[in-house]
Amino acid sequence: MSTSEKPYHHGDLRSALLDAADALLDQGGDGAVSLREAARMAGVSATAAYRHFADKEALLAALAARHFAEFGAALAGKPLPEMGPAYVRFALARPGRFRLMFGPLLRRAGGRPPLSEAAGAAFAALNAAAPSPEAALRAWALVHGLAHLLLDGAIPAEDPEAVVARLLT
Amino acid sequence: MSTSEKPYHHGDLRSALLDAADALLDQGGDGAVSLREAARMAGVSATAAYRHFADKEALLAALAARHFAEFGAALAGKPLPEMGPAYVRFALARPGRFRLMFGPLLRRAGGRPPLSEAAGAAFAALNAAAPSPEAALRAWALVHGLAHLLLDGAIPAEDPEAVVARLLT
DNA sequence: AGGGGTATGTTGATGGCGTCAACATAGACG
DNA sequence: CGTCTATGTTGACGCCATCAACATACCCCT
Repeated sequence: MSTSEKPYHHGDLRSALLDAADALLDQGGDGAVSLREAARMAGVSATAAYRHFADKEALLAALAARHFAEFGAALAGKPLPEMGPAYVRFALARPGRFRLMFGPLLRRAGGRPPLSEAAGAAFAALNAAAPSPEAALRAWALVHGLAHLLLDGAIPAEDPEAVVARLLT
Repeated sequence: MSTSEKPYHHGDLRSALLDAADALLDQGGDGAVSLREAARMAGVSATAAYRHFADKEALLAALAARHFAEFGAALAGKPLPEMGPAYVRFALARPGRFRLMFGPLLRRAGGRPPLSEAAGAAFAALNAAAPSPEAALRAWALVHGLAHLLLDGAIPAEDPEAVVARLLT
């Protein structure tokens, strides 16, 4: 109940497609998302998505924007010391979402308002809680890098939580 | 001149394919690499690659391993304070390689020797130069995160080098 | 109330991709 | 010199993203 109220035929194809793509993303990772499969799940024809998104990338960008909004809200509610672990925990729990949100899309959709604004808002939460912009950036980089390294298996960690606790002072 | 000396028909299809895939990777990013296109560039038929690689992922893993070897060697030659900036500079200069090397592949090819060993060797260089394992990990995460954030445009930086210099003390 | 216009969805096609099975060939090695 | 195996080719299958042409259902205006 945010952008589109009551579309014509389906009910709300736009968000149904986003939901389907999201399920694919969470289950099979980034490459497992296909327009055709999402359409199949939503019960519509293969090309129906083109009435709501210019192309596959536009769908993914909308999905990323949606997740950035959630993510930013979740972070904003927490005190500073909990932000880092929460960030890493999110990345490990939802690798697909994390990789989509902070991926090549972000740069390519740079000019576009929905995605870049949502991402900016999420970072604003961190910036507000840190003592200085420089400290915020440093903390962000540390946490973001840790998330990626754990996610990609670059750090052979038996217990990721332990690593996080040890490194994030 | 490492694994295969003088193959039968082509000359050295295996490395020709790796070179072609590398060119595609550097030019068009991760998704622009296709077995068929690489084969086309090497002047062979579409399915010739399957005599040298089990599937596309195996080719990419071999490519990543090759780059990890180079990367590790380049890092090992530098004194500690230069490692961070060199790391970030590499990521920004070769986004495709960087994303391939530290991507889902690393985790999926976990058991396989060539890739995971090459990656471990690269990290060993850092570990050797740092005062403690914990410090090494922290520095790695900071630098890795910074590289990713700059690469993905999450940090709207006019001059990435300046950001790097300011954050890496 | 009725009729045109537009937003929404479908069908069919095109070209690209990864991958498999069957076939061809060339170099190694007896 | 002949056979065996590594290498490469052809043809096919199913999947994908995307386009053009067509169909339909809802909205709004008269």
